[in-house]
Amino acid sequence: MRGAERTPVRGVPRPGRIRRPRAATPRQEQGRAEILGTAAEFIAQQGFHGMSMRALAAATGRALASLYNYFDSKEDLLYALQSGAFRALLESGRHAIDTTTDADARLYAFIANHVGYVTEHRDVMRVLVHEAAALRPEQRRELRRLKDAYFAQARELMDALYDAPLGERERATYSLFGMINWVFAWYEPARHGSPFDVARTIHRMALCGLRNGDTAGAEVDAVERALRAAPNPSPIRPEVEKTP
Amino acid sequence: MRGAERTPVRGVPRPGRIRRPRAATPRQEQGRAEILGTAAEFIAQQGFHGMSMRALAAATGRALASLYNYFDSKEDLLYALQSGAFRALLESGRHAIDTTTDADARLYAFIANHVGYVTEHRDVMRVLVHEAAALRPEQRRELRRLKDAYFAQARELMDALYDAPLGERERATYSLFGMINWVFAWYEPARHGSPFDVARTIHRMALCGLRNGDTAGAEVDAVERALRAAPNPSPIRPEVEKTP
DNA sequence: TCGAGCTAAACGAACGTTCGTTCGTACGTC
DNA sequence: GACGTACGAACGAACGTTCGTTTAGCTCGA
Repeated sequence: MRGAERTPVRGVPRPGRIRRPRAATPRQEQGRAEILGTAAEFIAQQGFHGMSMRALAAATGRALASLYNYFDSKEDLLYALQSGAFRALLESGRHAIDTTTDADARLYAFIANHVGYVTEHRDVMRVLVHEAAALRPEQRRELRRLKDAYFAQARELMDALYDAPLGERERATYSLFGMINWVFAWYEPARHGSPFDVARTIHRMALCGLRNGDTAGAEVDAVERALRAAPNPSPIRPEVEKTP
Repeated sequence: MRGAERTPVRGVPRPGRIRRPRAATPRQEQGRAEILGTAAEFIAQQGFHGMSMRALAAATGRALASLYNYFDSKEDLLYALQSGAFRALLESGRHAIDTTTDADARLYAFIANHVGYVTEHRDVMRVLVHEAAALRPEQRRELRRLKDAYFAQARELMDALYDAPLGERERATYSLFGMINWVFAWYEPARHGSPFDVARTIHRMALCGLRNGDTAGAEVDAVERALRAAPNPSPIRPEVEKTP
């Protein structure tokens, strides 16, 4: 018996309890949105477990206990944040795609919409990437559902463009997501052009992923052989000097 | 005065104190490596603040206090993990690049090395992406230094290949990092081919990012105008139904 | 125009638990 | 005897959550 106690919850909520119906008045909704926005900043910086309800309450000008008028629990708050963001992405993506029928342009619309979202709501994007393992299974299932639906959008667009082998298309689509998601980690408007410039670069690279591989030459094959022969030498490699 | 107290540390170490010289015997080094490996799993799943020293001790078969024979603090442990991983990446990348002189093949070597590292040390990669804001400024500075050095490797390789405008090359290089970093989020050996297959796909897409944009047609321009006119409709969008 | 009655929201205080860290000590190996 | 490592116990702080009560904003009959 080690590692032990799954879900070592701290505050010990009372066991059986009927919770607030949450009538969703405009007041409620505005309060929830404000709290969620601030929570996104905290979680983006310190991670979910690094954000304390006390700090969140202070930052939103409320007392600690007041937060529980808006969300049942810290976990509930995270779920609301993530599912709301995915729903927004999904819906705006769907809308963007519908602005044209040209296959190339539809892919561009999807990319530009996503990049726009990332640049406008950077903190939220950081939270989405963190892949909350702190949620209950049903909540995680719902998030997975949303994520899959969003991924399916992209895959359909990619599939409509070329008929490369399945594996190749999948790798290219995942790589496309890598590019558009990673934008949150580096993009600065003053240095890297407009979000549309970013979208155009990514669009071009994504299209290339669908062409059957023809660029690989003999040198590339040689490199692969060399790397296969001598795999990564060190797993973590001890640090050399310590910070004082 | 709100938001208040930066760094609300919990354990309050004694203020001035000379710490262990840490002679780095083989015994020590092995213990540190084992603890770091387990810590990577925990942090990857629950985040840095979500991992407790007690759980880490239990998982490595040690008593809680024993961990402090290997690391000065939890923070020190995170720093050792991150800096060690970056150093390993940097070194293996340098080695991989040196296996050839062909510009194309050198880029491929860099990509394949990174993808190989990600697939072999997935948990460590998750930790690196989490971008530890929990560290002290000097530690963060050192990590930034390592990260920049690694990025510079890639940029040199990209610059050697084409002479697209600076902005375009930068966006393409960052997007390349998006692709190779994101691998940790989706790659499954049984479904997505070998790491080298992944590397080849990404290599091809990266090369395309360096070609001056010529694919953009009138339809793409029209889409951009449409998106500019009607920006993202909703920031977070409230969830519709609740999980029971 | 009023004020009684209701409800949602805010609040301070406290709960029990878990946190990171340190202490003093005991066990082994040179 | 000295040193490196292991350990149980304890410290104070911070955690998420709940409680009972007070406040603010509304409806509605008089």
